[in-house]
This record gives sequence, C-alpha cells and structure tokens, in this order.
Amino acid sequence: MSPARPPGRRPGDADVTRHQILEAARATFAEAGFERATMRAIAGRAGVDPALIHHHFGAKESLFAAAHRLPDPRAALEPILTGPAPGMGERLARFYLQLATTPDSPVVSLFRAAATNDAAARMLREFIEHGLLGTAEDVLPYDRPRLRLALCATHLIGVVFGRSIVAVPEMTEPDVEELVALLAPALERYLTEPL
Amino acid sequence: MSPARPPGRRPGDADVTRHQILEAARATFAEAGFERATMRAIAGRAGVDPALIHHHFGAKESLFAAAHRLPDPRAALEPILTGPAPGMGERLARFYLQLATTPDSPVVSLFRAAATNDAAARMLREFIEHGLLGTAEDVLPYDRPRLRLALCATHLIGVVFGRSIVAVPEMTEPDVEELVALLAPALERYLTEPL
DNA sequence: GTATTAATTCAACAACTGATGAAATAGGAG
DNA sequence: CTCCTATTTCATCAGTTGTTGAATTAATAC
Repeated sequence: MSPARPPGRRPGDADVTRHQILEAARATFAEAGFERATMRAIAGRAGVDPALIHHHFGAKESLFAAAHRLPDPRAALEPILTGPAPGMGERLARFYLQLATTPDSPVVSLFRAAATNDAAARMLREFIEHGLLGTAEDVLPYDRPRLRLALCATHLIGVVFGRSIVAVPEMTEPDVEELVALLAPALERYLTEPL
Repeated sequence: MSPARPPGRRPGDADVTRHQILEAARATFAEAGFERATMRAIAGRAGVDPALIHHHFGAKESLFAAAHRLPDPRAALEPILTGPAPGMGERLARFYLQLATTPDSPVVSLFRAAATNDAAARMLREFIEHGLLGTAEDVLPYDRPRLRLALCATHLIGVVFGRSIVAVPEMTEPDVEELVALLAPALERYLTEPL
C-alpha cells in the first residue's frame, strides 16, 4: 500500500515535513471535523507515521490549534471598517466570503470543529472576540461597534454554514458576487445605521 | 454506581422506556454532537442498557433520526408569513429564537450534528428545503420566496450558532426579546422589500 | 394455565482510537 | 572523523466504541 519508508531521519529539509503535516491536518479537519479526523488519516495524507505528528505537535488538540493559527484580521478589517460608509457592507461580505468559500477553508474547518469540540469553540470565540470585535471597537466610528460587527459576523457565519456545511441549494447556487450583492445592504445597515 | 437492574422485562408500561431513551438521546446529542454522544452515555442517562437502545431503534444513526423527527413547521410558519408585512420579521425572529434557545434544543442538536455527520446534514437540509422553504414558496406573497426565507434562515442560524455553540458574549448577553428587536428590521427587509 | 412474544440485561467481540517508548537514521558541532 | 541531537518509523498498549447473541423476565393470547 504505502511505500513503507525506512525509519530514521530523512535526507533533505525537515521543515518541509512539518508543513506537509499542517496542510494535511487542515484539509482533514475541514472535511471531517475534529473527532472524525483521526491522527492516522492525517498522517497517511501527509505520508508520515502518526507518531511523528505527536513528536512535532503534541496531542491532537495542539495539532488542531497549530493548524488553525489564524492571522490577526486587524490589517484586513481596518480598511473595510474605516473606508467610506457606502460600500462597507459590500467590502465586508466580499472579504469574508472569499476567505470562507475556498475548498478546505480553515474557517469552515473551525466551524465544523467548534460545533462539537470545546477547545475549538474556545479558539473561535477568542478569534471573534479579540480579532474581529476588538478591531471593530478600535476603528468603527459608530456607537456599539462590537455589537454591530457581531450581528454582521453571525449573519455571515450562518450563510457559510448553509452553503458549505448544510449545502442548501439556495446558498450553493449563487456565486460569491451574487451573494455579496444580496447581503451587502443588510450588513451595511448593521454597521452604519442606527440600531 | 448504577442501581444494577435485574435482567428481563420490567413491570409496567413499556412505552415509557422508549420515551426516556429518546429524551436522553436528544439531550446527549444536543450537548455533545453526534460523534461524542456515545450509546453508553445515552443509555446511562436513560437508566438502560446500551443493547436495549439497539433493540428498539437499531444503529446510532437511526436513533439520531428518531430523536430528531421534527414536526412540519408549516402550521407555525404560515401565520407568520401570511400576516401583515409590518411585524413579519419580528414574528419570525421570535418564533425561531424561542424554539432554538431552550436548553437541549433539538435545533441546536441538529446544528451540532450536521457539522460533522453527513446523515444529520442531510436531515437538516431536507428540513430547510421542504419544511421551511417549501412553505415560503406556497404562502409568502413576494417574488423569490425561497431565497427570501433562506436569507432569513441563514442569518438566524448564525445567531444561534454564535449564541449557543460559540458563546460569543455579544450574543449570549441580550435576552431573546432584545435579539428580536435587533434582528427584526433586517429580516423584514429580506422578506418584504425588493431584493 | 400454558405457550408465545416482547422487553431487558449481561458478557463479550472486533475494530479503532490517541498515545508512548524504543530503535534507527541523518544533520551539525567540535 | 566523532559525538550529540533532531527526525522518523515500528511495535504496541490501554481505553473506547458500536454492535451482537444468548439468557432472563414480564406481558399477552389462547
């Protein structure tokens, strides 16, 4: 079946292997969720022994955390929320949907895992609270900025849930730009108009 | 530990036991999701041997299906969508949030399970497509009724995801009526205004 | 009252899971 | 060249999981 590599350190760069493991982990977690993504499946996909994953990343939860270390969204979010109010909803929807509708998106992976794994839910909560809502608090020039962005975020999360996880046809058929056009007005009202 | 009941049929009504099993299954699935809700945990909660569950309901997936046989939402949804346009968003939000924010809500349970289990995702998709969007198609007197309600549904799904699964403070702190007030305008525009 | 059927537990299996410790090999420092 | 360290596989463990077949008891039909 598998080529049955010999034991012992491989020639060449070692960082390549770590990278392959993380990529295999992301893909497998995204497809299967936390519990059904087995260490053996990830190892097989990376062409590596399961014990090696444990050696590099520790327990399964640490691997998940390492594979989902998302970048701070501040840099991307700031121009969206400080730019002109007309178009703000559109910019936000496009940014998020492009990020979340790529195949094996780590965003979808996080949603899947957060649904059943407490550690993943905690990760996602921290990311939303600090990464997203914290940025809104700092740069969005309207009252109750955290609540405003939270309303947008839940809406967008639901759309991606319906599109990528439940696969409701009304959400899978339109392409990203059509969805952006449908969602933008509601998001923009949440962000800029009186609540 | 457990009282260690004797083997053999118990005296009294037998339907009570089936009911207890279904209730324990719903609660356990809601808390833990499909994979982490073990047959043994459900059985323990129902005060019953795991083999009895299998005897009554067959495999784990059939148990899940039996425990989540949702009622047809048509009766509840029709007055919401045929009533006066002012207040439609409010009625929809209130109906759904009351249903989905009760402890051990089967709605949340379905979301959790759908995130990692294909059969559950299929169940949820069928429920949305036929139960929800089918009703909208029949009774909502505006163009593209399925898409309109789908946009509302994804928004509400996201809110419940943020509130009951991820536990974002901005969504857990307000009570149901405060959330209704925040969401109603956006929902009503989706339902009744030009898209 | 007897025979059949349904409900229930017990014991156990086979498969799979995450994890560990030891052995083998390569890279790098002196 | 030699020694130490980092990387990698192997073999395996201990625990858990869904599921099954046999045994035991109550309800029900005749």
